Amino acid sequence: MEGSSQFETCLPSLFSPCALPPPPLAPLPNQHKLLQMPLFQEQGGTQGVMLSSDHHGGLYPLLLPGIPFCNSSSAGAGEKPTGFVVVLDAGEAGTSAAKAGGEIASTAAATLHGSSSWWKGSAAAAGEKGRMKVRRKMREPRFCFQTRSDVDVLDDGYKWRKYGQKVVKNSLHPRSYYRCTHSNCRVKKRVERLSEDCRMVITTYEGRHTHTPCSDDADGAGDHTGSCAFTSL
DNA sequence: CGGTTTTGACCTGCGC
DNA sequence: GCGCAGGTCAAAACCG
Repeated sequence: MEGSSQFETCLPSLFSPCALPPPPLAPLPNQHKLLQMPLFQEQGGTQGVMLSSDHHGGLYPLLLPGIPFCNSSSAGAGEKPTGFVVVLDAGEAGTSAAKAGGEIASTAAATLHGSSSWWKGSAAAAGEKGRMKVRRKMREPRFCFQTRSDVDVLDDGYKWRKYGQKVVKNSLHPRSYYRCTHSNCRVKKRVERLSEDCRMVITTYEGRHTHTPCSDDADGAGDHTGSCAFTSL
């Protein structure tokens, strides 16, 4: 897979600021931030290594049993999502990444570095409809991952509603913007395809779900925030 | 008829 | 200060 290798090549440059410290093996307190999560897709299963960081720059490798999504249509067709996951802290992890170079990097970095205004929607959604009057750099967890899929929207158990689509520079394919349809849940995700390989889908999640995937339509789900990998962010 | 998607306009941040 | 690019809004269209 050329796309995956390309992306992997970009990882060190993407995360050079946070990849330097030796990773102390330690349990992961809730307040620790997730910085990166290369995902290694083996045949028949998804497993990833999540590196988490505390506020002092230490990295904490974690083993993920799996990523809570699957491709509803392609999975049924026997095609599994392949690629890797990049988990970003909502801080300045993407700052240097945008300058890292490389097309994949630029794509991912654009996704990540799009953070220049990623918080706008949250601020606007939190406030009145008044065109983002209040601007505050609210920091929300986000991560992106690349998968090989024929469909844009991966079935991650949540229900998404598309609210925008934009043609981005240096990309042949438009970027789609989705929002979680659950009330009081402002999680967003962006979906775009690689220009080099239209089957490679880059999905970026922003925010934290306030509900469980299966209780998406059950409003009284409450906050079982520890029940899935997304909410664990 | 209600929910979702489409799409053009608008707004903001950033780079030059 | 200006232009560009990205992100969001909102009305209209579409669909089940």
